[in-house]
Amino acid sequence: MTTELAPQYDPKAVETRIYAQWLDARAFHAVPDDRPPERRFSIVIPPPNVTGALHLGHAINGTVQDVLIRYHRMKGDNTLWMPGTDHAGIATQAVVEKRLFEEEKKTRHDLGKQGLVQRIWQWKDEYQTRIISQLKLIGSSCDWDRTRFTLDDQCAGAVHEAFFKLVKDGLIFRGLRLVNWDTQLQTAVADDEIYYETVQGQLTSIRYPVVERRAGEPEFLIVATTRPETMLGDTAVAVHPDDSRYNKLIGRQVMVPLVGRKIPIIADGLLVDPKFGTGVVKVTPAHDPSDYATGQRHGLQRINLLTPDGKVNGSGKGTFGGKDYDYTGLKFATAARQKVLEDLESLGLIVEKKPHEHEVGHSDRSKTPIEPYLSEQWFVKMGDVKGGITLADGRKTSGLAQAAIDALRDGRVKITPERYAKGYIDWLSQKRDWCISRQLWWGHPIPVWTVKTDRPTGEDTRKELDGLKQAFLAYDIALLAHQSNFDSSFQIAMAPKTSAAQKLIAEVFRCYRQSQLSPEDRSFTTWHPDVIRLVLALGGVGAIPGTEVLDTWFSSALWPLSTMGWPAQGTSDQDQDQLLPYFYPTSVLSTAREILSLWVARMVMFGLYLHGDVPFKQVYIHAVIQDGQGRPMKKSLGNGVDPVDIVDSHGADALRYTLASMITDTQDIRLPVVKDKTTGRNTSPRFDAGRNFANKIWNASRFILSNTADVAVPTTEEIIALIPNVDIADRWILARLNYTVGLVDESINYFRFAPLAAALYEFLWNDLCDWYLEIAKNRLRQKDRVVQSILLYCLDNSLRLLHPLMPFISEAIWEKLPQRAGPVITAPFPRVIPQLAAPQAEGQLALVQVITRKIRDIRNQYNVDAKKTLAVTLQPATAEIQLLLEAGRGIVEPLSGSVLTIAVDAPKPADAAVAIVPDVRIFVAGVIDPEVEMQRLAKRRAELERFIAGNRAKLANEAFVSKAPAKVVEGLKAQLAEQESELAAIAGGGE
RNA sequence: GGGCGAUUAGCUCAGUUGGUUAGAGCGCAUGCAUGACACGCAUGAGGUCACAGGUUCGAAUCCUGUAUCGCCCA
Repeated sequence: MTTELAPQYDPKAVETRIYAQWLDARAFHAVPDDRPPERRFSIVIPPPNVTGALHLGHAINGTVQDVLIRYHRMKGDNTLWMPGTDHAGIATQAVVEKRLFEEEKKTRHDLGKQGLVQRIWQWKDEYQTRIISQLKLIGSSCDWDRTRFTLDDQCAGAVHEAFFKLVKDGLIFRGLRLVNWDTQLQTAVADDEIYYETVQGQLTSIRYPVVERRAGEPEFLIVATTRPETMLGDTAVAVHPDDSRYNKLIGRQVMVPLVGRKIPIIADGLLVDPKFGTGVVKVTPAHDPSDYATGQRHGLQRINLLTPDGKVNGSGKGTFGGKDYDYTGLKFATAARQKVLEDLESLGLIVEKKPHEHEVGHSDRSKTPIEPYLSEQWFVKMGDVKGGITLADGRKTSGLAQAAIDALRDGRVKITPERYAKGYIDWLSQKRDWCISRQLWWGHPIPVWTVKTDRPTGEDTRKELDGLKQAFLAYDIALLAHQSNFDSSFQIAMAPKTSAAQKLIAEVFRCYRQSQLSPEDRSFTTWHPDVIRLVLALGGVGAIPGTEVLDTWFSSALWPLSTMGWPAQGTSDQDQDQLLPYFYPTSVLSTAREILSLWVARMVMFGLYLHGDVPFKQVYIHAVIQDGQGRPMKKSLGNGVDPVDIVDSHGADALRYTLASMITDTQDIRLPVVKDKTTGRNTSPRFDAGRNFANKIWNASRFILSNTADVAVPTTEEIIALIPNVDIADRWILARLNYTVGLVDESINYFRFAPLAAALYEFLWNDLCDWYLEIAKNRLRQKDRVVQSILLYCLDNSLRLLHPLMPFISEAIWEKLPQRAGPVITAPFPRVIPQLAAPQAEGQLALVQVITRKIRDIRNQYNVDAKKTLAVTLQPATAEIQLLLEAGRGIVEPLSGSVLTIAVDAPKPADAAVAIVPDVRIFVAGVIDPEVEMQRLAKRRAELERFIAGNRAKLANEAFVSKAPAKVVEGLKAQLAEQESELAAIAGGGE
């Protein structure tokens, strides 16, 4: 008996080699073939941000997706896992800028656009490589040949196409809106990129003189504010319409101190809470969201005070009380605030200053306070539009958001767990327009050029524009022109009419995107001649490329389409061109809940609008990992666990198994985090469970393989043929295996990953190792062919069952199996075999197990030496039971270290310890210690008396007996009878 | 402020449509170098199922309320 396997599983010795083998075999690569749609399975990965390395959340999602992918691959489906990464616009630019400053004390302006963008590409290359290698380390079986990046040329093509179509359908517009402005990065940021911090501020009460005051009227209205500097932009003060203190003043005016502007006193019941403060509120529509809304309601003037870098612009000055005040150039929320307060103070206009705690929004990227900022931005119209819109499949719908709501409502998209559907619907139902422009350097340039006209718009410019459109037909480009609402200019988008034109436009934007040259400097030397021609033509008519980029989520929303090659239509023989019709819609999207609206909803929307079908049929929302105290894992808390460290210390399979075992239906997973004493890295003792399980699998396999040399792995047919010749243990383990196959199928199909891990564990550890291997040992010494065959059959099937969750160890052991045909990664997944079910054998073995345990218990209670063989008498209640016990003799004797005497009328040995199970009395001779035995029995007796009393009470209850189902009542009666008989036996000392 | 979730053994969690004595892993206790494994084996101890009401013959499970913690959206 030679064994090639080491006594401990060493993941490091196999993982790299096995992953390389899978790659060599091209086992992850999916190619469209003639399998029907129901035999195809595809997933697009939620592209990790190239901002940084992967964390445990990614490892969870990677495990979930890989389990699904490997399972379906083994099931025989044509299976594609599409990998890739996200350029993560603002986040990536911010980390690169931060590092630039930390390491070189330089800002982006020192490098210029071209220089910075080059740095970011370097960063991207570095992190994309790292992210992909991390995904490989945890075993992800992605189709790496198809790896995409949201900023690569193929994705850019999808972005342009989508943008053109939206413009053409009137679903993109430019608007002046209040946006969240990051004054350091100088860009608009999305709501989700803001976090709130409680700041100790000050509530200042300021006097505003009433204009043309009449007798009996107050000289001043007093307003309270935490942001006194914004008063420079006040365009009204508001009071509650029902507030008797002020409602006579409605329609009159106050003067804003310092700037000397006369502004109206308006009535607004929404903005003003008469009980808060003085009941008078200053209104600054350009600098506060609720003031902005008030301004909309009352048609107020909006005065922007801010420069993009957070200073006061030229509007921040005026004359008051014959004196000039000028705040231009001061930092808005700091220096200007200070100066405003000083000036008010010297004018005696401050009534009160008191400390005030309030929430201030900060940019998640630059960590600086957010300013509401009135600016022109691009938007996608989410709401209903007049006449509705037409989706790509020809269906009509009222608007983009509505299309995505309908898809969920009518079940084309399902969300698991279902409770998350509400959040998706609620968010979409707001139908808030989506701000898609960002004033960044890293991202997809907004594919729009601006043509300025010197004249007021009118017939002349109309003609000019028509000329322009004519000129571009020569390039097979249609121009979509929109007249600006804000100045004398047109915004034009170029819609390619042919694929050559499409390539040409894509190339233009590629040059901008990669900043091989900045568009400003106009040195085209390295550009393709066609590109130069087009850019010159645009320049010839005075068209200027925009400098803004698109919100990252715009390209993310296209991910299932762009990765599959959209807008290609599957018309060519090219492999890439065939993907979309073959694998779209994808089967499952697995992701975290916080991007359900920002990402998932938008993908559905674009999928329907641009391609006429949902991007995925099923959305699985996985739980979020937290530390042992229920806090999210955060860099700043230092409580994160690096999955690579766990692969290093415990192995990838241990990581995957442990994570899966924690994925229950709840929304959070707690993982106690500790510092590893030797490495100093964060880890968790929980991962030991996975490592121990892997080791158990390894050793069980080692044992089986070393005892089955020269035996072939039987087929299922051979095993079924063997059934008439097997004993109860054989029958039992086959039934357990078969049952486990069903559980595994069900668990994976319903995204129940903890039950999946538990099913594998229970079969392999509890059933196979603890019982069947121990039972088999004697028979193996006699080279029993039946037991050898069954062991190999169990091993073969176990490895297949394990593979989706624990791919490395299953493949490593599979290699050692005789007569295997190819690797386990492509082996067929086990199926439930009705002939293997054996409920009777399961019941029989349960009795054998409980008797074994009772004898072991007595052994332990009496401290019997392990080597001592005990004489045990079993007294079955019936002759049938006696036969059954005889069949189990070969199991009970070796496993309990006993020699059995089995007979219905066997006498009770003298001085025997007693145990009673249903239908069998057990006497263990020669160990009795009256004292200990008394205690054992007294304890059991007390228990029994309690149970019996409870059950008798229930059965005596007329209502229970008449209303409860007969099955329950019968069950209870049987149980009571057993309990009473056991009690009687104990009372009688087992006689 | 709105929505969602959690609260079960010392810790981390299961517990399918209400039904016989609420389970697992880790930890703990006792014993064990046993021809796969000490990353192991055997056995055991440990629970008023957050709290208060209600529905029901019967509640960890359903309903109402309270408390604590967390997440998402404003």
